[in-house]
Amino acid sequence: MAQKNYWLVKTEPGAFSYQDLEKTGWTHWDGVRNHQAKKNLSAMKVGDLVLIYHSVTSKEVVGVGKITKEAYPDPTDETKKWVAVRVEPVQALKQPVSLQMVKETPALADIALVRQARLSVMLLTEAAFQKILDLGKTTLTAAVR
DNA sequence: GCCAACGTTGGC
DNA sequence: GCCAACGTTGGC
Repeated sequence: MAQKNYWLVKTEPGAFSYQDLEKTGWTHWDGVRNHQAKKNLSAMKVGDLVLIYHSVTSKEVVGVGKITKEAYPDPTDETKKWVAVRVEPVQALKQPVSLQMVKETPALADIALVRQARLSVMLLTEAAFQKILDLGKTTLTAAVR
């Protein structure tokens, strides 16, 4: 397989949580209305891994998902300008990684989650992705890695 | 094309 | 509930 990319996406758990994703099995990752976030969505490839972050109420990374369909028109967007991707759950983190932990970790202090608080879809380096898994005491199975 | 006003997001 | 950051809108 081609080189994977690693992403982090935000969701408000009151609207749609990682647990909801596990229940439904997959979702359109839609509703993104920001050009930089759209650019990131458009760059996602099938097999890329995404960390799922709960904003507002819990402020922690809670799970890992994978992209199963690349960017297509956002079904919630009547103007057809915006895109969505299909995401399926991979596994929940054994221990959620709080925003505070991310900020207190030197290797992560510079990621977009911290630097650019309002961006909802961002690229992570493989090292940053792995570091968050480590903090979450989580190892991915070889099949998804 | 600049920039003030305003709206939204999201941390605190 | 407040406010900083930042994107968008609209007057000039």
